[in-house]
Amino acid sequence: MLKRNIYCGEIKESDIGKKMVLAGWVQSYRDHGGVIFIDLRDITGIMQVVFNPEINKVSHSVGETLRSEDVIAVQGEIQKRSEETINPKLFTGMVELKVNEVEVLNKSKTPPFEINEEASQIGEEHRLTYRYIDLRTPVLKQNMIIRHKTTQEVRNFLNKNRFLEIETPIMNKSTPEGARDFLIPSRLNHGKFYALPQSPQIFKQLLMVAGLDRYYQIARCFRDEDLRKDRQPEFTQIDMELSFVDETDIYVIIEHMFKDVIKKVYDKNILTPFPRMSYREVMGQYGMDKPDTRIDLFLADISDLAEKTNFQVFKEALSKKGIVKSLNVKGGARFSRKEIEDLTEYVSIFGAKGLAWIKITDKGPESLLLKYIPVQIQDQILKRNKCQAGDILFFGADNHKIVNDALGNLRVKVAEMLHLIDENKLNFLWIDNFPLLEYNVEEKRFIAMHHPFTSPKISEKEGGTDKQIIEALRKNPENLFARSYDLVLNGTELGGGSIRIHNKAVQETMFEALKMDKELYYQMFGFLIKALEYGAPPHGGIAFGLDRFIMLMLKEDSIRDVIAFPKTQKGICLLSETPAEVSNIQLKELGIKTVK
RNA sequence: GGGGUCGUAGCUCAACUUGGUUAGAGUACCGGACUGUCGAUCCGGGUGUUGCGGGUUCAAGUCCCGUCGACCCCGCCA
Repeated sequence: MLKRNIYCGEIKESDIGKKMVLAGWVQSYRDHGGVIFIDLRDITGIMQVVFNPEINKVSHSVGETLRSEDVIAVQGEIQKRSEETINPKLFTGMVELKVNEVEVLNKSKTPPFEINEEASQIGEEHRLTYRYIDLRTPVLKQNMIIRHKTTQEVRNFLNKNRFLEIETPIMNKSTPEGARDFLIPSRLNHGKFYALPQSPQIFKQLLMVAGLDRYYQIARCFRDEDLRKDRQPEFTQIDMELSFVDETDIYVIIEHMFKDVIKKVYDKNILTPFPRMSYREVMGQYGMDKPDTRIDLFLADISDLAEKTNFQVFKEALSKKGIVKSLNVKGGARFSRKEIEDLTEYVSIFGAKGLAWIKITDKGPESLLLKYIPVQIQDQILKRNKCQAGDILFFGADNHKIVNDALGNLRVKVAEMLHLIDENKLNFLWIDNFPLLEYNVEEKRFIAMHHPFTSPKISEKEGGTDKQIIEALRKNPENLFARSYDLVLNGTELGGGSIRIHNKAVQETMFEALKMDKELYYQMFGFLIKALEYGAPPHGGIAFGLDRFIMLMLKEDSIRDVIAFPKTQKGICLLSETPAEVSNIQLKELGIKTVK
């Protein structure tokens, strides 16, 4: 076999005159009857190779048979192209390889789609079925290379900052909190199951108790929940945990990490420190806890003013302890009736029963609502929303969740419609001061908003002593805040973490505040609680969705485009046809019976 | 679990609204010509279970019902 000694994309002018061997795939062929041109592709790029019957008749006749995606090796002299045949579109366009010898390493069937820049327009179902071909396309190939560089630079940064990369078990036990687990039946213990980790949470805390000081892992995580374009059943987190730190220490190191990685891999400069906002602030201004701060549109609470109107929708919402909020869309007065109708339908997804509006024109406000609102109240509403001619003011009146969901998502929707988003911006944002607990309607109890190992604090400003925290956990846990934080990038939640509980009594009281039986939480987490008794240092950590980060940096729409072998919305790998049935023998060994 | 979009040649799409005779185009592919192309060109060729099943009709790619699959969203998930 001809042995490759150079890559297509790495041939330099200094190689002219040398005999070289290239190997790769036939990207395209141009047969002129006499001379034949082949664009040869490998991981690095494309190189034109020329078959000329005057150089080697046998090779030329082989060249005539070559088709797309055949795998060949060619030996010949690198030659400078004549002035008029230089191709400026090709990185190697000033040279070509004059084929002396060719070896067909493997013929290819006609590929199911063409491998070029337009391949991303092909149906995804088809591309996933032939993923190994899809990955040959320039975009996907580049995404894989960038992903590699990203993880390497993350590792470089963390290694330099005294983090140890440590692997934690993939086979764990299932716990009730959080997402649904993927389960693995145990052959040696019939009726018992391992669970795949949703995150390495408890083990990384135990590594801190072990005194390993700083841990990280590029960790695969598994969640058996319904999929979205930014959610796969298995995904990768940059997971870390640090001892003897508070929130600020975490913020600083993470800001440095992103600054460093983004500079080195994506050659962009970002500003640090990242802005910080409290949960209360973002919910107020943006209606969601992952706001896209590239959009300069804001919600306002006008409940106090709505009270003074005669608009029944407002009055009714307020009488049911709801809220009335408004969203001023700059330049939105040009929305047509149809567009407003579509937006009304859009907010109905989130439970909104309607979408009231006031257009601000050169002649003043226009709306069917105006007759219900006294003029001085109108003025105050417009003033509070900083309305100007050309704007449109939308209203939401319902319970807090519906209003925030509707207007928060509407804000993003209209920003897209009006092209208000600067795609070149990278807007990071820390969110802190989350409530510790949130009420779960189905279970009729409070559950941890982040997770039950998160340190509580007694107010937004004040941490409180262990004693105060325990007291508050017993008396009014719903009023506590969490020492947790999320990092948002351009409206996508990149990751989150918290300062953990390292005191046994606090941890126990926390479980009790979640209305868990002592027997139950010891059965689930006893090993962690026990570890807290043996000199657990103060510690905290954070984890980031690696797939999401790369997706955002590459401006891809879906994390599927940055994962080599992703699954469909139904969790199926179309390439390998996973999941699949197993034999009765396997089931029997595992002590499992299936029902249809 | 629910709402929506889509499914026609290897691929991208048209024909669908208003049912009508032989389902078209580009590209890919196949055959031929051609010694400097690089989206090669020129000549010739349609390669199809209109996702699948059923129904309405003289007649269905088109209308109806069901089903399967992909995608987007709600719920779910941090």
